Amino acid sequence: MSKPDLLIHTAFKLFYEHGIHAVGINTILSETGVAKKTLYRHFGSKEALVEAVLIYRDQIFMDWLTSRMLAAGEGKVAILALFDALDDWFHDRVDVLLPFKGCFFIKANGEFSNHAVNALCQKHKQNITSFIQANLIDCSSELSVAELAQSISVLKEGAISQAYVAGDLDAAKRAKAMAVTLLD
Amino acid sequence: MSKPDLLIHTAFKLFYEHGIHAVGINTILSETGVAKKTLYRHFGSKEALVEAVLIYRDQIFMDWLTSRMLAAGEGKVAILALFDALDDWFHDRVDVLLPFKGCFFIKANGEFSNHAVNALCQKHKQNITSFIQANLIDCSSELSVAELAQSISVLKEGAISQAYVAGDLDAAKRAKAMAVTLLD
DNA sequence: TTACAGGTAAACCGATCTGTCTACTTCATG
DNA sequence: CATGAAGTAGACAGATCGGTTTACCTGTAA
Repeated sequence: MSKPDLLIHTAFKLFYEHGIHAVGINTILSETGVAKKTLYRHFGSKEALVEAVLIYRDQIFMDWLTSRMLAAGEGKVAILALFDALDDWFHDRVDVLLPFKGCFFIKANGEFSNHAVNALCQKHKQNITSFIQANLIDCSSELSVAELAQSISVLKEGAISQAYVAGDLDAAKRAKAMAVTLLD
Repeated sequence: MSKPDLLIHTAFKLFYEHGIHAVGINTILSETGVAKKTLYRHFGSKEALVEAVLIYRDQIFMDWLTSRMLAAGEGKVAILALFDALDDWFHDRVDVLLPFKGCFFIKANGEFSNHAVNALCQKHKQNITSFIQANLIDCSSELSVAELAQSISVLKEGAISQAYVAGDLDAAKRAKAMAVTLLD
């Protein structure tokens, strides 16, 4: 693995577990064994590294989620596969996402205000909602697909928060059941 | 307002907006005009202040939410009032909660790991779910009231996150609609 | 009046933070 | 062989962090 990739991967792991402000540059350096000058050559600042980590996680998560949904099929089937995927995530059956510790973007968003980080987090959420919406175009419903996609997103966000903060690891199953009735 | 209350109130405002680790003790002191020694007489450490702030916010939030639900009535009516209350919160129509910046407990929980803060955040969420459950005891449903309360909690958590991170301020209305069908 | 609790102001401490700098090494490529 | 990019190691700088300490002030109650 290249030095930048190693730094991003390790930084994510530490940020995800302990929070961004709680993890210093020196911790990332000692964890990776990379020299400080190397880090600052590739990333001009800690903030630049944080943004790279957000982009990295967005790619990992979106690739995983979209492949899970596409593998299941189209339309309603794909939406239900989303909640099955979440259930696997909550129960640590998805190696590529690392052990479940909530949504990294919700956490990161909460540590900043009026910052580039917030924009990246919002964009990540919009990307997911857009993909959900794309899977709903041929779904029969009296609601507009845009609003339906946002309702599905509410269920998805609720499952993640409920699973993490309250420790309700079966939250995705509950969300799925509500999604079923919503899509009928 | 007493010095401890002033410190807690100001600390909450700053923590809520910028995050806990991002706000230093000195910022709270200069904002309040209180001497550092006074802060450390009442709170032995920053961590103690943080815990006091969490307890403070828990009381404010629970008092507001329970009064809104009790004022509406009992059973299903109270549950629907919960989502109307959230809608008011998201649109900054609730002075006592300060301008909406997401759920303080989700944010705080994300900044710590295996810490007293996490336990307090989880307890806050459990308190709300328990109160929801208490309003469901006479609700006709094939589901157990405990699981039904957790499903309602998923909708509530989802509305908050969706409103804050994605900026979907009407998320409470969507959650309410799903709650209606869930309770039928 | 005296004693004391609660408060301010500000210096101070050691630790840690992000970020820079110098000196040396390694290695691939022209 | 020479050159230059990419790397390590680690000292260093300046700021800020949480927290302690000293000196002084103020109001209240015995």
